[in-house]
Amino acid sequence: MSGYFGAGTRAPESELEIIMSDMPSCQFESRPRRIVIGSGGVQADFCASCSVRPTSVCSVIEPSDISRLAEVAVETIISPGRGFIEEGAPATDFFNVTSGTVKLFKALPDGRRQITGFAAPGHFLGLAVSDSYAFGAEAIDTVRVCRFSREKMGELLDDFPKLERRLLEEASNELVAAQNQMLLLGRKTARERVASFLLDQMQAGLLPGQPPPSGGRLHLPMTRGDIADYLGLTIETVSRTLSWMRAQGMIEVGKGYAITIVSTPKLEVLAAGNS
Amino acid sequence: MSGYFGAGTRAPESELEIIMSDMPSCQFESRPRRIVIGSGGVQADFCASCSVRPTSVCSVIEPSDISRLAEVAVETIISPGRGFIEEGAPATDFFNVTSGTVKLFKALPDGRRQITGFAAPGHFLGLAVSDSYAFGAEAIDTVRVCRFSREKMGELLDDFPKLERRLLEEASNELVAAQNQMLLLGRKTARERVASFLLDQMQAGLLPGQPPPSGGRLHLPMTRGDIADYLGLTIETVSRTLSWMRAQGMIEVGKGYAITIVSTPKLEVLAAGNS
DNA sequence: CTGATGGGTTGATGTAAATCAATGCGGTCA
DNA sequence: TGACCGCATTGATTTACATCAACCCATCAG
Repeated sequence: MSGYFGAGTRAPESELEIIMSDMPSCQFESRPRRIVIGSGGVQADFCASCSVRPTSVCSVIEPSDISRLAEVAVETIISPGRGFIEEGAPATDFFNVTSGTVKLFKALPDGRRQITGFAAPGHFLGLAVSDSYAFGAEAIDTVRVCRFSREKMGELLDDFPKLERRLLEEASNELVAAQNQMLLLGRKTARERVASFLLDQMQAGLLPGQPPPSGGRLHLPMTRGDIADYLGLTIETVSRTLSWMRAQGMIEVGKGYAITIVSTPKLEVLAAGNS
Repeated sequence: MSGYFGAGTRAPESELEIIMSDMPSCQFESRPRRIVIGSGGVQADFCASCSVRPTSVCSVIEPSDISRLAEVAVETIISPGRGFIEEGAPATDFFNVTSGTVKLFKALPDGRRQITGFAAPGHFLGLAVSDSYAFGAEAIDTVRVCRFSREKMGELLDDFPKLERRLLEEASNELVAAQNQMLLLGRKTARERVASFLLDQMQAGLLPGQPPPSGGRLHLPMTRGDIADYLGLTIETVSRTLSWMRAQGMIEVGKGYAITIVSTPKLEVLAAGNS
C-alpha cells in the first residue's frame, strides 16, 4: 500500500488544503479528495498567529525562528467523520491539531474497535518509531491540523533540541494517560468508567485553549458510540449509565451533546472506585 | 511523604546496593532495607561490561564517554516480591533493568490492581513528567537495576542529545504497546487476551538479551495472579483458559512457570480475534 | 409530505466471566 | 512430623454487562 500522503502528490507547503468527505460517514473507502486553496509561497505569520502554539509542542520554537516552522507546516482542514490516518499505513507525517477533536483508535479484523484517545487542539499526533501508523485517526467534528512530513520534522529536531525534549514530555504525558486508561479498562466497572470519563472531559476543558466550561457544563463532541468504544462498553450501557447518573442527581443530560455535571464530588467517589 | 530514595540518605554512587525483603510478600509496609556492598569510588568498566547496554538506552553513549555513565549509575539488587517504586511517591530516580523481571502497576483504593506492563532487562523505567510516579514497580524475581537520579539524568541529557532521542524512541515504543493493551483490555475476550499474552511473551523472549526460547518453550516468571492483573481477568479465568488451551492442543502447561506453545498458528488465529 | 437514516433511550433476555467454594500440592517453619 | 501458606486447578452459582429488539426524534433527500 502506498503512503497516505504520497510525496509525489503532495501539495506545495504552507498552502491550505482541505480534505473533503463525499459521504460524511464513510471511512477510507476512497482516498481523501484534496482541495488546495491558497496559492503557494510562505506566510511568515502563519505560525506566529497560531492559536494553539502556546500550548503545543511548537511553543518551544523561539519567535525569531517561527518562520522555520511555518516553512514545513501545511494546514489541513478535515471534515467530520473523515479519517486521515489509517492504522497500518506508512507513517509519512506528523500532525498537530489546531481546532476540533480527533478520535484515535485501533481495530480488530472483525470490526471491534477501541478508541485509545481523543485529541483536542494542541495535541501532537504520529509519535511512532515504526514506519507505519499503529493507530487510525478520524475527525469527529471539523478539524484543522498542521501537517509536518517526517523528513522535515527530522531536520527541525536536529536544529531545535528543545523540540525533542518537548516531544519526550508529550510522549510521557500520553504514557501516563494510557496507564490510567488501562486501569479503567481492566479493573473499573461501567459506572466508574463513565464517571472517570466525565471528570476527565471536565478537566480537559479547563486546560488552556478551548472555551472554559462554566457551571459544570460540558459539550462532548463525540457520539455515545465513540464513548462506548473509548470506555470498552456498548452504546446501551453508556446510555443506561448516563440515565442512572441523571436519576441519582449527579448529572443533567441535555439535548444533543450537552451534559452538565451537577455533583462533582459524587462522580469523584464513583470514579475512585466505590461501585 | 518523603522521597523513596531521599537525597540525604543516598548511598555513594557506583556502589552496589541491595534492597532486601524481610518478608517476601509484603509490599511497602516498611522502607526497603539497604545494604551497601562495594566501598565507593568509580569503576570505569562498570557500564562497559554491562550485559544489557547494547539493547538499552545506554547504547547511544559512545564507548569513550562510558565513564560518564558509570559515574551517575548505581546498581541495585532487589529481592523477589519487593516494591521499589511506589505509585504517587515523589519521582526522584530513573531505572534501567539489567536482569530479572519487574511488574509495573496501578491500583484503586480498594485494592483492585492493573498491571500495566512487565519490564525485562534493557527496559527503562520512570518516564513521567510529573514529579511523582504514576505507577508502582515491584520485582517479580531477583532484579538488578541501574539507578540514575533525576538530577544527574538531566545533566546527561544536556550532554548527550542522542540519549534524548533514544528516550523518545523508548517512550514511543511503550506508547504503541499501551495502545495494543488498551485494545486487548477494552475489546478482546478472555481467550483472545491469554492468546495475545502468550504470543507477546514469546516475542519478547526472541529479542536480544535473555535466553532465546527454543521449541516454543516459555518460562513465565509471573504468577497467575500477575497474569490476571495484566489481562484484566481473574486468576480462575486465566487458569481455566490455559486448561482449555491445553485441551485444544494449543499449549502444554508444565510444572511451575513453564508453558510450551505447541501451535503458534492456532494461538494467532485466537489472538487476532476469532473467538 | 414521506420514507430513509443516524443517533439515542429503554426493556427483555442471554452469557462470559466473576464470585464463591472445595481440593491438591509443594514449600517452610516450628 | 504436622500445621500452615501461597499458588494453582476445577466445579457450582451469580451477575454485570452484552445482545436483541422496539421505539422516539432529528435531519435530509426526493
